[in-house]
Amino acid sequence: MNKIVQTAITPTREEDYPEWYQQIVKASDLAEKSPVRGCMVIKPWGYALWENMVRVLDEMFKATGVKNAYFPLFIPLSFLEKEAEHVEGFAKECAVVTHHRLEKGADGGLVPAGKLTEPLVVRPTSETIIGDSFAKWVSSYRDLPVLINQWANVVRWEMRTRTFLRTSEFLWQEGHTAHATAEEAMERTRQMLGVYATFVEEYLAIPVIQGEKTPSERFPGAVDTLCIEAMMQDRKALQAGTSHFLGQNFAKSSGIRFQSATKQEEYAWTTSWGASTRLIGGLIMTHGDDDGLIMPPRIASAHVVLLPIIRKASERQSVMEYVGQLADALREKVYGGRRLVVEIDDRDIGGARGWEWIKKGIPIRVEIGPRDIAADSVFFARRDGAHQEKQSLKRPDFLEKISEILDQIQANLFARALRLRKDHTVCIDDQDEFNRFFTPQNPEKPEIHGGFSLSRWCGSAECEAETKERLMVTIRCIPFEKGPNEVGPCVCCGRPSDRRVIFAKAY
RNA sequence: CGGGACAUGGCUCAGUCUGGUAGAGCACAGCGUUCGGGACGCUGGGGUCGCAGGUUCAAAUCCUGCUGUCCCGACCA
Repeated sequence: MNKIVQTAITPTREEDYPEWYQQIVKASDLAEKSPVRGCMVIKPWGYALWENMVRVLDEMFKATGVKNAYFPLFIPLSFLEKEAEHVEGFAKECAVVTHHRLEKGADGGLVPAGKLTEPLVVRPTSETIIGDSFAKWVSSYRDLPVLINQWANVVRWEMRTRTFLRTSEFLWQEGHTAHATAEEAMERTRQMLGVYATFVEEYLAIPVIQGEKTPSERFPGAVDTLCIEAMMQDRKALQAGTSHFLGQNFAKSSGIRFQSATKQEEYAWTTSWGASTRLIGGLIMTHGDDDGLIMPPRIASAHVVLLPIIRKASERQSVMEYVGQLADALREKVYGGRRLVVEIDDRDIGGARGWEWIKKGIPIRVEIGPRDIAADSVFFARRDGAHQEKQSLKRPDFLEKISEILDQIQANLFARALRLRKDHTVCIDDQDEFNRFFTPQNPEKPEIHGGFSLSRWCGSAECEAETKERLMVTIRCIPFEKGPNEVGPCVCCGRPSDRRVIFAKAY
């Protein structure tokens, strides 16, 4: 009977990280598999998290002058064909609509009928169709800049999917802007990357490194791609947001032209930038532990769960009344720009009830029983602490300190994640050491190993490709923040270089 | 798209080798006892064994094909 379970999630991160990820998604009630290949059902607990992300990001975008709009899900094939690199980049993963009607087939089933004259591509991204609109909207430099964002779903027919990290359909926002000068467009590209970095660090409590992609890792059709990279607990890198300077590539293919102040006809300079439901995957892999998810308070689906302890039926009414009043008082409080979200769970399912909320990652669990009511105090546990660590506060003190406690959790999660990244970020100059760093002890079932290596790179695509081929390690970014600039050998070919880049295995 | 593993109730799995009418634990529903860290008893509901063929008196079990899932690659947010 004494089944001793040490962790709520099996296996642990250490035992089998990919499997732990699958299990935590299930146990935390964020999402589940759908009948559709590669697509997920985002459940209310997960969607609330997304809604919070949307709300905060949307405000941040608007604060920079961006306005929302919506463009079609379907993109004419001919649009996609306009930009050569773009086609090449996305052609392999496009879902294509070819018919517009279903008819009864011979075997009683439905078969597509009514072939379209031009196939429609389900948007993998919207540069081309938004470019078409921009071309109509822009005729003079006075029309610029155009600053647009859309919240949408996109489809990329992936070969291998992982819930939240890579699904065939996902939710995201894509910002698209057009400017009169390259400088202004480049500035916007950087600005939006900064928005992502601020959002991910301050709300998701995920430390990121801002940098520039190498040419081989650029968005198809971009002149320059900027990104934020985060380290997950298995020490692999996750790209958490990207911002692209598209030069005049899409302006030329879509015909976004304007007359300048000096009466010259010029092509506009465009940018695009996006962040997706993948951020939820990043949040899970940054903060989750072997007991389940841990949600940073500022983005959490809910902040507090109240768990009434009812020993006798006769106590029920008084306990529930007290709990209801505490909930009301908490809901008056504003934290991180929104009112506290409080759940009350009075199900009679024993200790399993508390564990469910641990797995769901709610920041604070409160137990309210007759003893607490008698003392007018609140007995609570923080999700960022050990599950048996609980403290008691007088109710007025709890109400007064709740924001402070949530802030502590938020700060603690960020500090922990930053610590992990620091502990596994190294400067490697020697090639043998580099190889050892990225080679698992057990190649059959690789253990958690490696991390971020700040190593010199000569700048050649060959060295990049060779490293990827040999070790499955790629250059995640060329960080904006320059390290020590002394010249030394490229970690791959030995040619001199003063540029350190982040090498890592990636999602 | 290559290489491997797997597919039996909501979940985890047994049963497959050796063919003979579908099982367990957990979860779920009802009742009672419980409740401050993964409760217990009784009762009950729920599965055309991934799909399609084939062999056979008889298929979860043997054979063929397909589909899906997971892991490892290639590709990508």
